[in-house]
Amino acid sequence: MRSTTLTPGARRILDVASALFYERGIHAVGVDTIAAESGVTKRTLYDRFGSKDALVVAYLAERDRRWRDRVVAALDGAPDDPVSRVDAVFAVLAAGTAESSRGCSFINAAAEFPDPDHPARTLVREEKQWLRERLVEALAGVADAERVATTLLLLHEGAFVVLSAAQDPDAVPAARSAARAVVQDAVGR
Amino acid sequence: MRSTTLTPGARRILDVASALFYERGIHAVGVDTIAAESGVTKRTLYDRFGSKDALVVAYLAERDRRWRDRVVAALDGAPDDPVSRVDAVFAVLAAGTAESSRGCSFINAAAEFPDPDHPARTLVREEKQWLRERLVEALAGVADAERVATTLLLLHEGAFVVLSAAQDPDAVPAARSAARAVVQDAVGR
DNA sequence: GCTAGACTACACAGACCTGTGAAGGAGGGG
DNA sequence: CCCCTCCTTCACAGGTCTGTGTAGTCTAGC
Repeated sequence: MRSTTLTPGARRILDVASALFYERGIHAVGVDTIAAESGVTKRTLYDRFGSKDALVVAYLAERDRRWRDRVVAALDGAPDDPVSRVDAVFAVLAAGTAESSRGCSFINAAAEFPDPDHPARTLVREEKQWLRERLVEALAGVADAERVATTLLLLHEGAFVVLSAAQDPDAVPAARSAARAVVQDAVGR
Repeated sequence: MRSTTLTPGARRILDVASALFYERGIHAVGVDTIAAESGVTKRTLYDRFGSKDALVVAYLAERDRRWRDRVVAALDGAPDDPVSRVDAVFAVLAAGTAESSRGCSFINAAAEFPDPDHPARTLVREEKQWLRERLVEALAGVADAERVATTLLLLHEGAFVVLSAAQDPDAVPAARSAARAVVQDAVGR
């Protein structure tokens, strides 16, 4: 399911599906709509992806990969101290949420798929777990890094929700500065 | 739409709809299923509630009312200091999430309804805003109460998400103790 | 030239969706 | 007794859902 192996039609399908799933919700978008908007027949869609479920997984997997790339790039470019490194993660959050107010595609997907064993849910778990591991790494040398990382993850995910569900535009900046305070406190102890 | 004005059939419909909407997601549950499970015909459902959308709003409104009642009761029973009062709010979160791992019905509903002007979304906004106001009140006398309340709301909502989407059973206890630390820090300054 | 892959067109299946129309039964209050 | 509310039964409209079957076209590479 690497992007380089996607045929041109499949590429268009995935692009269109990604936009529609994210903007309108997964259950709210039918395969007919996706096919039509991609300028492709339903037959092609099923030939490329096999099922709507598999298309949903491809959608989440791609968003996952792109978000991880952004986080990795931000961490690579950040000064090598815990405060800066954690702030880099929250800078990605700020940049990412500036593009849309629909929140986190993984959180939204989890809300739509109650079954914890659904492949989409596995992806969601892994994404959040991966982010938490990056936070623990960013806190290298800080006392109680595991506990602090959990607090930071709570602030990070809370920001997504308070922004998209509660529609508070201050959510992300507030989370970012709260995170900074938490790390500074943990470092200075 | 007060519960005392609901006819017996309507009461059953709303109970069944609440359980199904919460467990399976709103779009995933059809009115046929709700009517059948309530031992009622679709005709009755539409006579009582008018539309599925209105039933969804009734579902959220009732959950909202019940959650608020629990928070108010917990705050009433808590010692009159910021740490205890804030902890009471998080105790309700702990008790509420112990009952199910499907997370927050309002967050989930927001994920399913992209239109911010949908009546369900208005309810969601009001619920989170109300909770934030209770937190500000609980922080009476604390310096920078508004900012601290936002941080606490982020931890509160983050706990819902990290529990339900990331399925981390430690999310709520971690949020509760982080909240306690935040308040203690703000008080002791 | 031949073949394989990508894609089109389009009908169809079978289920499910929200919502309505018509007709009537049961029971209580005026 | 009559009316009102609540609720029932059942058919139906009009649409959407995921997914498949059949048949055929175009293009690139061997």
